[in-house]
Amino acid sequence: MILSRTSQYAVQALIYMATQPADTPVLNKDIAVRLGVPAPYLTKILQSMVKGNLLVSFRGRLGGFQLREGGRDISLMQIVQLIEGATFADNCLLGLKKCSAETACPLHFRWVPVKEKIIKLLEETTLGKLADAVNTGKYRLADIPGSLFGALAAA
Amino acid sequence: MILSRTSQYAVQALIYMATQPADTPVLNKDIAVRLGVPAPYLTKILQSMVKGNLLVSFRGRLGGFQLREGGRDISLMQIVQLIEGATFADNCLLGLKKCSAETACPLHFRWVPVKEKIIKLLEETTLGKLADAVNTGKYRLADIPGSLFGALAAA
DNA sequence: CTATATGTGGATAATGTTATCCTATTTTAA
DNA sequence: TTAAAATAGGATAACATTATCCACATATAG
Repeated sequence: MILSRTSQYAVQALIYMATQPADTPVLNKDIAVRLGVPAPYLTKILQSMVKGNLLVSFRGRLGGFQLREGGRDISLMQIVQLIEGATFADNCLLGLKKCSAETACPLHFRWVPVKEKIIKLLEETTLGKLADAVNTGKYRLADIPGSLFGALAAA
Repeated sequence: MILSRTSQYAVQALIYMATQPADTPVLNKDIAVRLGVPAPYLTKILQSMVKGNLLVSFRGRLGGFQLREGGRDISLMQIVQLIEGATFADNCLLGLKKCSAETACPLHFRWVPVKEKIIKLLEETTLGKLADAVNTGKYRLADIPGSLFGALAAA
């Protein structure tokens, strides 16, 4: 598995938020229900994304979470690095702490070009692109059957 | 991280075994020392690979573990699937249980070609190729400094 | 001002992964 | 026959990740 469950939840949640009207906060509770993710756990994740400046939050009635200004341009890489750490991109397949062109594991030179593809994908894929895809109604964000095909699935 | 720690240990151990003479069993203890891996844990891993027919084991004095016949042709994919399960190759980036061309997550069609590269790498890379690489002395199998450059590092 | 609805933050629990330990059982050498 | 060296297998512990709960602060509507 490439991404931790936490990262998966984070990405799902942010894509979902990007499909919603940008001017009103989205409720943690709503996201949790739509994605079938445990609400209290999602809370923690969203809060860490507030600290990482990917989201802004509002307390009290009519509160909730919003993508930061220009949120559609947030890349998956930014989300994943926020959660898994900045070293996410330089992992060795065999788990060596030091693995570079100088001191390489025997897989290093085979792995590097593949890893670059992964990184490119994560860097080039933004919330905006994914939200647009979801809004076509052709994709689903969660295993919840029937729900979440398109942003207006609940309408 | 792509591979679990357990898979990483397994791959390291089997590569190491492939660098050793094929006609004498290798000791769990020796592998553990060479790789800096906890010996009792490695035992469990090697035993599961015996059950999966990647290794054969011999008890008692002069016992140990050996690659099965034709062990040099074992691919990383075989090792990883044995440990992480056969569904390893069809994971969804977002973690959806069902994610295919028919019911796809919004990342699916971006992810598939990248995933294919990963699978190709794991399938095409065999213990023989990796052992040969290690035997050139240019690569290391573990973080242990100085040791394990080449199969004869301890000589 | 009060009730309600929200996020905040800390503590705690449940689960899964990784690691250890102990007691067999098997095999060989002497 | 015995001692030593190895794997086998079950039980348990340590640790990290995932998940839950509760008391609190904040904001809005009425």
